[in-house]
Amino acid sequence: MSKLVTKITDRDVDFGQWYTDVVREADLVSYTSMKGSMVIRPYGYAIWENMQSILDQEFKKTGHQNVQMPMFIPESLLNVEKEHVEGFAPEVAWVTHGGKEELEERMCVRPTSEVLFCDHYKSIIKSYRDLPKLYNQWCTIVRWEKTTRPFLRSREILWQEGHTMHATKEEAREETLKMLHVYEDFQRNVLALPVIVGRKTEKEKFAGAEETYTLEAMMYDGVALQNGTSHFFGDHFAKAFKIQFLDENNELKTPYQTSWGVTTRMIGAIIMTHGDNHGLVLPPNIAPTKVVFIPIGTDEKVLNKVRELQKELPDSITSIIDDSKKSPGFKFADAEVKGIPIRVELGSRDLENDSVTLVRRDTLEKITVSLENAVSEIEKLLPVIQQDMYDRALKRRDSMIYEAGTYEELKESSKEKNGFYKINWCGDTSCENQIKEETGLKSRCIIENEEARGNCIVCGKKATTRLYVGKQY
RNA sequence: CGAGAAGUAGCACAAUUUGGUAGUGCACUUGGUUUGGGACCAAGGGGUCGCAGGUUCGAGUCCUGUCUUCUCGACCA
Repeated sequence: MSKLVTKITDRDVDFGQWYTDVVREADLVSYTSMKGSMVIRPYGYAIWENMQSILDQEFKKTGHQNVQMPMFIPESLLNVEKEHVEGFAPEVAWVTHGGKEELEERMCVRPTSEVLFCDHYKSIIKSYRDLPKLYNQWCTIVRWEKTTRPFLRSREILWQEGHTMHATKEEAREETLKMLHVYEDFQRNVLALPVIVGRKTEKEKFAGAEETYTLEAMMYDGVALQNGTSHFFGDHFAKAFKIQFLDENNELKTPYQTSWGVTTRMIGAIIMTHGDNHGLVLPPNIAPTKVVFIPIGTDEKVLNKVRELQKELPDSITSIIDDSKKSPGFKFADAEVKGIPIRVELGSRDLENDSVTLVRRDTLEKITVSLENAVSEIEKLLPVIQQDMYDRALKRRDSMIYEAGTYEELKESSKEKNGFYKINWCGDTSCENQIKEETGLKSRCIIENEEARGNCIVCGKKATTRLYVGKQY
């Protein structure tokens, strides 16, 4: 031993560089020559596949069906709903040629698929018996972002978008919140992310939506990451697209619509919430590999025992044996940078003592257990790691939520420390804009379970709303 | 998109000031010895210096443009 090779920048020194280093060293993505387009490598994609399969089951359980829509949107179709076009026009990519021929009508690459779904729903919804329509698609979309970062903001985005149509407003509202809570449960219980869930302000809501709900996660550095949204559209799009159905009384009605989506940005959230200076730390419930066995030395007896232990693990606990020709120290470091929740070290010394060493990735704590109990200890330890990771993230987040009683306080404090600030607000967009301009803080979401008392910290008028504000990625 | 910085092997860098056609460490390959925190010895392979133009007898080095990355801002479900 041992020069400590420091390939990862200290996260308290330069958090941005730390993030880039972890993404690279953990083999999650690779840059390409195209700005904002990344290769998601097998280890990164395996995390996404786990997210996909868990969420997909939840979508199906709640009655949704998967479909696949076209990736191109003719300009005239995009233009049908006015607010929507205005919101997305600055960031769409256009296709103007087919081969050498210039197209009569240019097409954009979908930045989101509301209009495609509406166009389709128009042709299949005729009767109340056709409702609700509960569709979802897994696909990529394109948004021409100016600043890009792996997972957090890319031009090509891998995601899931649900689009539903309902006979009544109440039912559509219920759907919006139902899916919001599917996301919330997933992010809390599987990703160990203590997200704040709430409604966006008028200024921040989705282009064309009546209400937008968001999941706001706080990263290690106190900066917010919007980690999923669920929208209630009312009947704006349906009216614009002239979607109508006959109800039980033979009356012509307009249906109500929702959409909701999450992206691979969730991988970025995991990295920036749980990662440390050794690299990635994955919550057991999402880790592609939950346990790595590292045999020490070349003794056949050791290797056989390791294989035996692996066989005893239930299938649900995915594991690998690292029997490569690297030194043990290298393997330890590698398992750490990849964030594998439990490392099992076994050498002839352990074998003599009838013991084995378990190492928790989240705390790096070494635990010696008897060989006999190894498997049951691993089974017990995984949920403990999962819970501890959530608790630590929650504690850190709560320690960075502040109350700003006055505007001066908000300005001063936010200069010094990142985090979420709770404020009293009159509800006017102009005050929201002023905060953004003068402090760089944007509204995260409305705090729905707290009552506003006193006055708006900006204009001094009577406050109507409690609001989280903070910097965002 | 604006301001700043940077692009030399898979990664991190040196050589740029004073132009003379590339070097180090890690990684990689082969053989051997090793194995409880990123092993050691030996022999190898890999780059024409982000890309395009210009100046020059000669450009990694100087000039212009352009692309990409990072930081800050603007923009951004």
